[in-house]
Amino acid sequence: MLTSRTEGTVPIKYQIADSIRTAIESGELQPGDPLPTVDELSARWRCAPLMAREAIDVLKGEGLVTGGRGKRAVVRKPPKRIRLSSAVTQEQKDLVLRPESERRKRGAIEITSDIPIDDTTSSHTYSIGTADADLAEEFSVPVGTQIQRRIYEMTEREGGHRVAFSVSYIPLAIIESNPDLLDEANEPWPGGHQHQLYTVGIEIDRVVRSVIAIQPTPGDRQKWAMEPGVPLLRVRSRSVDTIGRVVELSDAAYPADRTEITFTDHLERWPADCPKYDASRG
Amino acid sequence: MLTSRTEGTVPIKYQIADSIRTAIESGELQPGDPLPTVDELSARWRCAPLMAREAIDVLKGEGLVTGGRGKRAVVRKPPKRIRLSSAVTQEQKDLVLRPESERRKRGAIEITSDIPIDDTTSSHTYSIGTADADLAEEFSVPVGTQIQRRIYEMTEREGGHRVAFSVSYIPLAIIESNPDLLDEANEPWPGGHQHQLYTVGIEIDRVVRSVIAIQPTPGDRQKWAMEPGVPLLRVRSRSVDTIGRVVELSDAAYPADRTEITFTDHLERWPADCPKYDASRG
DNA sequence: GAGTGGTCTAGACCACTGT
DNA sequence: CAGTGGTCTAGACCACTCC
Repeated sequence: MLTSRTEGTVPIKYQIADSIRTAIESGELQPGDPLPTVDELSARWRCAPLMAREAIDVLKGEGLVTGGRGKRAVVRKPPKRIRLSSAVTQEQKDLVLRPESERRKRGAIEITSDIPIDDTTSSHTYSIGTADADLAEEFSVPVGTQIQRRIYEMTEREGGHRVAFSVSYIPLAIIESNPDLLDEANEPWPGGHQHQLYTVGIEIDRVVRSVIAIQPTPGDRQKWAMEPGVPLLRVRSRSVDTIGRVVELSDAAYPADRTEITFTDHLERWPADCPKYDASRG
Repeated sequence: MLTSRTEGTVPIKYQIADSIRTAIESGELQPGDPLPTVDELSARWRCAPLMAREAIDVLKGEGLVTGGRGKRAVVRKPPKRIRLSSAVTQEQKDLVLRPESERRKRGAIEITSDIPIDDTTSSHTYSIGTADADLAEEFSVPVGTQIQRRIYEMTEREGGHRVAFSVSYIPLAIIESNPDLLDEANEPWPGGHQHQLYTVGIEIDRVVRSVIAIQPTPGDRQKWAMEPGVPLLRVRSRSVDTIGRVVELSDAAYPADRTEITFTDHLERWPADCPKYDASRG
């Protein structure tokens, strides 16, 4: 027998979830506050405990609430996002023409993070593979073309969770004229890929980036120690040289609750003799 | 009594979800294919139907599977993302100095979408409000300062779901010298905000954008007709004038399964007399 | 109307947290 | 240890789709 629900239209789990969400949004429940227990909710709404639990599950899926076994569910603190700026690319380019001592001071990949650098471990993996359909299209080369791949991963020393990750590709044909670039012993290369390309006479004219957001796979979530309900930002950067070739491509990922990515578009200035606005002419 | 589970470590719902996910990733289950029914799964895994359903719920939360009441759950087709390019800002700037007839041809906000323009409705809402803490900080003005607000929304004619949405702000003090800009009858202004600002003698030097991804609220999901497991991309754009003031700010949102945002960073060229690489010196 | 998924109950047992 | 959340069963009824 069903209980004496007067209204059967909106499932009770969503009614419960909505009421808690409203309490959070109105500030009645502050970040860090514990939610009512499953038993309290099921008593208050006169439903089975399972339905109260599912209501809390809904909120966890929305990223509003965290909790674990045995611990009370609590309102999640609004995420602090670290600003990543695309301006570092220009800084890296400026660095290319500086002496090696200066280049060595900077890491291969510029990631600012909350975690002190001493508490992290970085790994660089170098390998040579072949272009799949995706890479072949990006580089305008045939499928199967040889491509250098570098994987960069930074993890917390304690817990081993990722704090940074990227994969970078350069077609072998572009850099094989400098044998030093093919020797794994030289990894990580000081000055990054812009300096690598400089050694074979290539200057980067622009970087084209595309940003998407996806739901992480369970594997992703585990590697990054991400909570449910947090998307993953994926950024693909293509370095284009002065003759318009894509000479390097990198894929990076960032947990969306810790990251804000900023881009600046500089616009061309109007000519000095540009007309002033005349209201009568529009 | 519990069934004869030999392994109790991984909850059965995740075991079921993992096995289906593997089948999807390996191509054994193709996009559009129906999943096994709840009854089939519960029989195969010797568990209660509820657990099989929860396994499918997990996959829906990950955005891998769609389904509805009475319909079989099916593997979701990989999303087609529309590329939005930040280059339209330069195009809009170029348009500012063109005659009004030309400016009228272009919409106030450039959004390319799959949906034919005849099947959509656009609404422009104009109002004057005051700066909250967030806007006050962005514009470097006191809280409470008067600010013009324009809300742009594009919806499908059938179904009424959002296809595009943005809110744009301009401090009143910046534009009050041109009374035409304060008259709602002139909305939407042909040529967009860059032309509006041009009429009061302001030229935009650059646009600074920040991108974050969030999990949509149920309200968002309903307005955009988004499926569970799809994040929302939020882009805040700040138009900065030639003397470094933020003169306009806009917040836009895009469902992440339909959107890829591209940005281009043009780098400064090295001087013509820049040194060539010398391997012996590094 | 048969098939199927969505909601719901009323329990049970297990795992973890904190006192 | 009690409290709490997480998993799970074995049913029931309802809503929707497709034939």
